[in-house]
Amino acid sequence: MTSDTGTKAPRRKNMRAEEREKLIVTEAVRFFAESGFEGQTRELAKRMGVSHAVIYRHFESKDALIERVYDHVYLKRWNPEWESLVLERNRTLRERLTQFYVEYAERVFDYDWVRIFVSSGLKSYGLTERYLDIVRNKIIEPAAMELRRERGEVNPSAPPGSDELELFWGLHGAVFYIAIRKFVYNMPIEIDVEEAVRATVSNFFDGALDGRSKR
Amino acid sequence: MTSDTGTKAPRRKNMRAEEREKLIVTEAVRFFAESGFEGQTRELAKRMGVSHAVIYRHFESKDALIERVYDHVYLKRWNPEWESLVLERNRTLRERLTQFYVEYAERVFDYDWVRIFVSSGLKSYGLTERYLDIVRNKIIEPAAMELRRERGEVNPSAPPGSDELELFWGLHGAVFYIAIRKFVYNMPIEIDVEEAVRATVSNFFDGALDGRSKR
DNA sequence: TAGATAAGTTACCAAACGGTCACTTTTGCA
DNA sequence: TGCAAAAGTGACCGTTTGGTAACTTATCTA
Repeated sequence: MTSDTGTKAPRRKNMRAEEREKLIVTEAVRFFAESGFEGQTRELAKRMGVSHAVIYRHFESKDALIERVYDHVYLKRWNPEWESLVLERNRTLRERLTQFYVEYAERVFDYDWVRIFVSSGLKSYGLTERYLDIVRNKIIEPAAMELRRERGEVNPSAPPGSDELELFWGLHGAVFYIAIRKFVYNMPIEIDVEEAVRATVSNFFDGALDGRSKR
Repeated sequence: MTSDTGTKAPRRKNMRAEEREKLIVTEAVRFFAESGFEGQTRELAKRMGVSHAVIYRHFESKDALIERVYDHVYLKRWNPEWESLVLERNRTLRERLTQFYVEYAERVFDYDWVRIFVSSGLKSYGLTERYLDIVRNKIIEPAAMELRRERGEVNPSAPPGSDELELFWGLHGAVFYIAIRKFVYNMPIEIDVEEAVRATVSNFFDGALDGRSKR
């Protein structure tokens, strides 16, 4: 009826390949997050109101689609600036890590990401391993070295020991567990997520016995 | 061919119902831990060297079997003594929680338990929720109250605030994440698990800035 | 040792599943 | 406006899957 002069009128019945692919991936992310990778393509297609053959027009196989889902979920959410953030020596390590984990949580703590991450961990396509390699190389190890420095320990560039790494994996775990509780275990998290993250980092540095560790 | 009029041949060919059921459950625990609950009953049966119809002679349905797997994995591993352990006021809270988490890890941190726990969390049959209710009621909340006491805070029996609970969920997460890394993410954990648990609890109380937080 | 009963097997079913293909409809463009 | 290419459809295929039933074999007991 109205002119389709550049307005957003959904005039078209058929989508263009590119657009459809994007829509499929977007929809698949949510779908696989909910039902795991065993979820059927027919179900997924039904959600988009098309027949499941459409999926196979745009993707070679279900596995190929899953591959794309991985891409979309993981890779796009890593902020390279974090890598230098950890090394900003004009601020305390505590400040840096607080900022990192607050931002990290903001980007990564959502239903789709967390569930797909854990799901694929169980399936072990080797993807979580690769992701956690990044976390170790770019965050955990640098943080361990920075802590050593901040503590004023006389130490050359010897690589961090496994106990030093473990310390920061502990922090990482404590923070990430917030997300697991919320999105995997489905526990109601009363407290605001950012506040919880801040408190966790804070306690990591102060210790629980240090009087009030939060606000 | 020649008769294997077995001198050494396995005498009994048929198992008795009770024994077989146990064997199926045991085998199913490992099997579902590996392949998730979508794993096929035929595969499972093949592992035991029987046809898959055997499973359905002993269990009404696959779901019924899964139910039994839950029982076997979860419920049998909670040690009621832990509940009083947290309250032993003749020892520091730190000592109590160290002992608790060391013992907890010993019982619970194995391939089958951790993977089935996480798997069923994703599927949300409501089982993980029930389990974590126990953890909260018997460990997290009491610990929060004990800490309040230990800090010498003047406080009646007012229920712990969500920030106080969050603190101990953080500890719990840090500890449990060790298991997740090992059994879900498949990361090589170089450090001894018990040592890692001790270090985590230790750091929880001391804070990272407190010089050496580990031995 | 006979025969009842329990344990196990083979063959089968119906639904679900990933994937394909011939066909129809929509859409861009000469 | 006509038509070829692109997008979408429905019917179909072969395999997998949970589950069943009729049969065979092992085991217990009178």
